[in-house]
Amino acid sequence: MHTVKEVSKLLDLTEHTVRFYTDKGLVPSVQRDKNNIRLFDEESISWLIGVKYLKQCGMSVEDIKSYVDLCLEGRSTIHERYEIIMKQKAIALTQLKEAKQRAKYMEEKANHYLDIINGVVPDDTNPKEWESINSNSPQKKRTS
Amino acid sequence: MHTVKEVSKLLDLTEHTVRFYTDKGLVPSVQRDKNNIRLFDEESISWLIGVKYLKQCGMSVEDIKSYVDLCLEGRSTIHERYEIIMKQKAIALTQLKEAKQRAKYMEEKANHYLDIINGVVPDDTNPKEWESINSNSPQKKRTS
DNA sequence: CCCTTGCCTTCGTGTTGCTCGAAGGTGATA
DNA sequence: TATCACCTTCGAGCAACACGAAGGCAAGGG
Repeated sequence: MHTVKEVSKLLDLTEHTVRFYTDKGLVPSVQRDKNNIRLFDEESISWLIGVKYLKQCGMSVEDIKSYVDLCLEGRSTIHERYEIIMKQKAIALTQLKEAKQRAKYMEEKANHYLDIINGVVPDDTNPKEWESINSNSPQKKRTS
Repeated sequence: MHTVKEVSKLLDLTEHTVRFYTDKGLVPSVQRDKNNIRLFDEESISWLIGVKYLKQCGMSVEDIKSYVDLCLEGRSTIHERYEIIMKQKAIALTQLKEAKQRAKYMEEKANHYLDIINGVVPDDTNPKEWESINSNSPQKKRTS
């Protein structure tokens, strides 16, 4: 059995957030002891992990709550739940692509700065800051 | 030259968000025409792409503003900017890992549901919903 | 010439999801 | 007994949009 503090560390959430989620009913298996303290067992932690991932997919707390309720209703809602997860899966894959782009962008940017620092790039005092970095817009030659 | 609507489509941001960012000074190169309409050239779009990525790394609008201002100050701030980007790069890499985990989780979940739907998994009416899915917590054998 | 369409503008309020701090209870240790 | 180190609830505050109202400008059609 684990306390709020423990699971917050384990899942890298703030204690506030963990309480917030449990209070909203997103972790149905969480119990209280005689002193009214939230106690998380392994199942609760599993729920919380799922909630965290769904949240990261961009689902609202309200929608996650609906999904959790569907889970609690049992087998009869299995198709509905499948559709939801398939949707979130698609979103997760899109996010994965974006994350790759983002990481690539930051790396190129860092390398660009490093080149300037090391004097590899000729003195570029007038800062066309964002030039020659992104692949999305056609490059424009500087006249100077 | 592009309007708010055009760049919002191009970068997959809402028009509200594009206006919000420009009004906050995150896109310094954006101009207005005689009718006070925001006009984005290629440079503005490049800025906006950078802003978008920094935002996705979790930087606050305020911090991005500070960074943009550093950019505008020119070469003298290059080391400071380099540090910032290195930090965001590290964050981006962490996000990439998380995105992979998330995508994997959703895929396993979807497959699990599919197994249930197809009757591959023996009738599991009592829903230990989150079991045998996540790799983070030690598995507990069901007694039933 | 006017009117509709469709874009743009500003402004001000609403929403979500935390985030923080206050105020206080419990229980083990010095 | 007192001081930790936890836990609790509650309520206010905040960032980053999201949205809608109200209105301006320009082009095209009747």
